[in-house]
Amino acid sequence: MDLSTQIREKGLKATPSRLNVIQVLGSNHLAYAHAELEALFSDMDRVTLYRVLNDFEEAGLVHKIIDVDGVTRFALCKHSCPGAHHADEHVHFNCRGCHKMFCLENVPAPNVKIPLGFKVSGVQTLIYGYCKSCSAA
Amino acid sequence: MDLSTQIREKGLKATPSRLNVIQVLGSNHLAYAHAELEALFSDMDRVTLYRVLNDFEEAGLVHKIIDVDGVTRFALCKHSCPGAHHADEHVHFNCRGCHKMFCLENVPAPNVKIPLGFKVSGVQTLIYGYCKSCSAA
DNA sequence: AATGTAAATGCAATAAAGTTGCGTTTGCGC
DNA sequence: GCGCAAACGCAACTTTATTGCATTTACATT
Ligand SMILES: [Mn+2]
Ligand SMILES: [Mn+2]
Ligand SMILES: [Zn+2]
Ligand SMILES: [Zn+2]
Repeated sequence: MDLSTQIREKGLKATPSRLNVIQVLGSNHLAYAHAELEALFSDMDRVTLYRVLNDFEEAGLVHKIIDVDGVTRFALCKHSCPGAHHADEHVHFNCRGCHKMFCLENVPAPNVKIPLGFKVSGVQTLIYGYCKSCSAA
Repeated sequence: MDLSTQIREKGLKATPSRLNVIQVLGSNHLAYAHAELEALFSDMDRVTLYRVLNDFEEAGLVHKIIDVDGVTRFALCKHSCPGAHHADEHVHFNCRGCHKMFCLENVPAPNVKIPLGFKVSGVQTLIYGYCKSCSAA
């Protein structure tokens, strides 16, 4: 199924801005920061980019994660998530060299035993260190 | 050992601002946001508060964590960490009701098996859900 | 106890990140 | 093609964090 259809299926219009963004996000398993996408699409207004990302997240097309430096990042949901409820529980890896954020789709979040009284909704596992290219250098 | 001494042992001066902050952080196992502390010490300049927290973190007196909403929070290191290298690998719980962030000092971070090529420095495990008081209500 | 000095503070300015309002444009169902 | 809700662009504003600099203060030394 092509990108335009994927967007329309979520009740959103397939605009050029949206197509550009979703194409980049789909090109790998990385989570992108607003600033990075802004640099990539210099002709797109920054507010539009904020709105595209928010709309995508609410539609369940992308998920939001905050990296070790507190930077908000967005990555494509591989299995489409129903609405804003992201069943996305995989592990993320944040490189301290290049600052790339990798979605490790195949690594499930470990489940953790926590004290009584706490009601768990979900777990975020964020691993940091150095990616392959950065450990080589 | 008293708070002033603890601060001085890290090569910092035991000022009133610092004593106030460290006293609050030591009063429980919660991680505080800048805004919360600012409200608590209305007479302290906000820049001073930023600097107090940064200095404490670099000294290894507190550790920084980012909550599920991207808000930066600080909590006292129970076992003093050597310099800025925080050996602090416990799990944190973030309540979606009251937004409190609990340091679960006794819950060690699970270790996760990740793909080859990645060099792991550390793991951040952030659990979110509802705390005892918030699940009751 | 007084003094010297590096460290810490307060204030103003600046920067970065995100939000809101509103008039104009455009995707797309008809 | 037409109509209209949705999306966009631009300006203004807010929140969070950083930087520079003059003044004050903790504390080691006399
Ligand atoms: Mn992901
Ligand atoms: Mn903690
Ligand atoms: Zn890297
Ligand atoms: Zn709560």
